[in-house]
Amino acid sequence: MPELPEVETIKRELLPHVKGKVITGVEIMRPATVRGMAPEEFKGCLTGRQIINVERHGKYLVFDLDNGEYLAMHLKLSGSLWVKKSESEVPNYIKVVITLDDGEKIFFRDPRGFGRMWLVNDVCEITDKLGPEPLSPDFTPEVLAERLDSKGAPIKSVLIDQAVIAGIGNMYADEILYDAKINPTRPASSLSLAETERIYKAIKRILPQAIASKGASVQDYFRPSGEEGMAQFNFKVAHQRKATCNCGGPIERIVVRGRGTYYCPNCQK
DNA sequence: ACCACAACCTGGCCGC
DNA sequence: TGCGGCCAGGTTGTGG
Repeated sequence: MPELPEVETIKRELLPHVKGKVITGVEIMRPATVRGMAPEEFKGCLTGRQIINVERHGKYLVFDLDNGEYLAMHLKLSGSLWVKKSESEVPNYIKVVITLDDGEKIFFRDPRGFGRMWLVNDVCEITDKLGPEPLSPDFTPEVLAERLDSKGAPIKSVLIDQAVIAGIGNMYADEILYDAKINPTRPASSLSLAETERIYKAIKRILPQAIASKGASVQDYFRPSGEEGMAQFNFKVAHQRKATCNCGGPIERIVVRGRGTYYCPNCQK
């Protein structure tokens, strides 16, 4: 499912196809995917707009339009964006199609139907809800320590709180905590400075490594080309049902604040 | 301010 | 083998 590395990969691979292109048509197969306005109004607002840039904010994908507005998307659990010339090249479950002036089409594919897109006047409407970008130079061990210090909730659920840090979801939180050798149930505020620094280093290692592997194709994530990512082959615990850790002990699955959580009880005491 | 939980959705898994 | 039931997952909204 798309988290920061997957959305970042989509952004990078989509950009050369859409930058500077003009939207010539919008088809909406599933009206509920478009939020905030009626489908016809949404089509009217987008048609004729030039795409200036594509940004990622946390797990949100944002298209900068030439009239100063933004087309925002959230892929949620199963969304992906495919760039093809025609529908026949794309699997089913297409909810929205955006046609560009060079004949290419952006297909919003979303089997589960949780994904959303909407227009915003100011990108702050999205970024105001989000904590710092973990791959930004501004994100330092001190920033992380300060943001964890006041949270009594389990570190696992704090790491996936988008208001604390933007972009980390269920599977990368498990990988980060395994890398840092921290038990996912530990209260965030109970972590020592050394432990927080281990988490910091794990974030700065795991996320770029996953981006380098073009994201993790578990469930319904695909790249805009339709290809799969490879990051899941580096996973040590996430989604590793009935697997064995390098230490020889079993990877276990527990539920933390309602989220399935994989970890090694031996390595993450 | 904090936490818990339902709702959204459907493919895939589990148990019978 | 086939069928029904139910779970996962990010975010929002509601209620305690």
